[in-house]
Amino acid sequence: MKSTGLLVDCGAPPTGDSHTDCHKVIMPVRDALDVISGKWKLPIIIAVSRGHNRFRDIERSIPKITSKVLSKELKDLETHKLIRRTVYDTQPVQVEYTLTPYAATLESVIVALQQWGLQHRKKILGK
Amino acid sequence: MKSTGLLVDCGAPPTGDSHTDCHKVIMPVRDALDVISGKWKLPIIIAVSRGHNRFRDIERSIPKITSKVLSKELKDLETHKLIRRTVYDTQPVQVEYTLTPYAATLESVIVALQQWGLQHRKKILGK
DNA sequence: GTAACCAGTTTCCAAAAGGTAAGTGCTTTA
DNA sequence: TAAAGCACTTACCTTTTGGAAACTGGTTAC
Repeated sequence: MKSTGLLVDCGAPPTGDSHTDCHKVIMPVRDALDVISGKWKLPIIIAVSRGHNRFRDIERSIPKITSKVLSKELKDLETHKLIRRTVYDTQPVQVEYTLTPYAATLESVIVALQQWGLQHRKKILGK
Repeated sequence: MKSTGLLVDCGAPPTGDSHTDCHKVIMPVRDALDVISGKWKLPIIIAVSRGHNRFRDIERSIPKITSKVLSKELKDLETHKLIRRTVYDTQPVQVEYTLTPYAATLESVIVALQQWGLQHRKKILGK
């Protein structure tokens, strides 16, 4: 999903619509998806929140991610103020990724997705 | 996000990892994202749940969606047993899209995303 | 002194997602 | 009888996403 700005342009709601509450749900959901959808963003946030704070550590903790993709996604997450990148002036330099307090607000989203994903897997495997 | 099967192959978790609980979160989240991520799936589910049941009606209720994309996404959602397509044997044929009971289980995910999206928009617009 | 680790970047490419525009076959409305 | 609506499909194209592999420039461990 392309992010032209920081929020989604949903256009004007159709006029004369008897279901305008529909847009009151769709618009915020699209704003949220714009930030967190895609294959890697939430997995990265989860990994960092679980104590994987170094680049190679995050990379190893997320199956099949490549360094190129990780590098790009970390930059996106920084732009959205969800992850902070700290460089320590050591020899050699150490780089640490941490969640911002703002990222903690995603907890309920992650929990909802985790629980739905768990029951979905059970359903598909034919519990 | 490509869906080769119905569930994500996350590979084996790294061995000797002190943060294995990380995978217990990442895997179900990726299973869930595999079904619902992308720009249109949740907006379509929301629209249908709000009483937009005909093709053109859904199309009009979601800003900027095109009939090509809507057609494709509806098929995906049918495959995932989230939407049911019913054809009425009238002249001309009427087609109705409804949510399956299973789709109702996504309610908590939608609510979590809606609320996060709402506060995110407020934050970005500099409340 | 060479192999390995760190934190990435670069290049090249394929696949997936999404947009534009037009068209199809049917029916209903003005 | 022409215009418009319904439920789509098709062809073509651009953008986005993702993957493989090599490489950089440093440091540390053996």
